[in-house]
Amino acid sequence: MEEKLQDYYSVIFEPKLLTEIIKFGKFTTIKKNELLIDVGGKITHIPLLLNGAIKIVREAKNGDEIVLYFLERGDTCAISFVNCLNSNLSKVRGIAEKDSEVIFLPIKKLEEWMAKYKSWREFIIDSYSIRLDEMIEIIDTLAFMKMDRRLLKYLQDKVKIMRDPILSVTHLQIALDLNTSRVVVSRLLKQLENEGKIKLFRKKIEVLEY
DNA sequence: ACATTAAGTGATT
DNA sequence: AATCACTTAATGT
Repeated sequence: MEEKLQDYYSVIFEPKLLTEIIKFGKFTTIKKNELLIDVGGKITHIPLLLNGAIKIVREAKNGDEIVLYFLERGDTCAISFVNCLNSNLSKVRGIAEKDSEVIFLPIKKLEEWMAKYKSWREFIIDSYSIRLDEMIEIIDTLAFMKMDRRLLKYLQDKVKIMRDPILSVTHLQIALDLNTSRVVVSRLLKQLENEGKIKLFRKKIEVLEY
């Protein structure tokens, strides 16, 4: 755990903070599709991603859900950190998109570190502002982009996250992530294939442009 | 061989 | 873009 932490975070965190993280953080391995945080769940720890990817999903009361964004190595859910300073309930769901390694940090410590470490303050503020930018982008995507462009963006984002141009996803899963119907996804995918942007296989999609 | 799941299609709203 | 009602294709048992 320590080496991995050094690898990604020694540049941004001061040494004293790193030792505290090692001391108080709980290192965990998470398998694909495992649930990290559920809607309404109390948050006592904030994850710091060492590697892998987490899918953040918003769920409506009627069960509709939509993918907001992905967390990658070096990311943390600053939204939930700030969120949990007020209420301790999560407004989103986090699912492992692939096998991931995470350090869980207790919220109490995080608050303490805010006062103690400049690098930690900067880290939280930075990731909060990055997240906010992403949220704006999501609003644009949802409000102004047609399904076909949303779909392409989804695929391209996923390729970046998975670091593999060949995605193992079914049309149905995509439809659920985008909150649309499978039929629509199938048709649009075919359209994208005809445009030469992707190649379709059974349970697999190769993204040619990203 | 049969059942199940993934994907394709036409028609309708 | 969504839904319906199929069809076809691939996979699992």
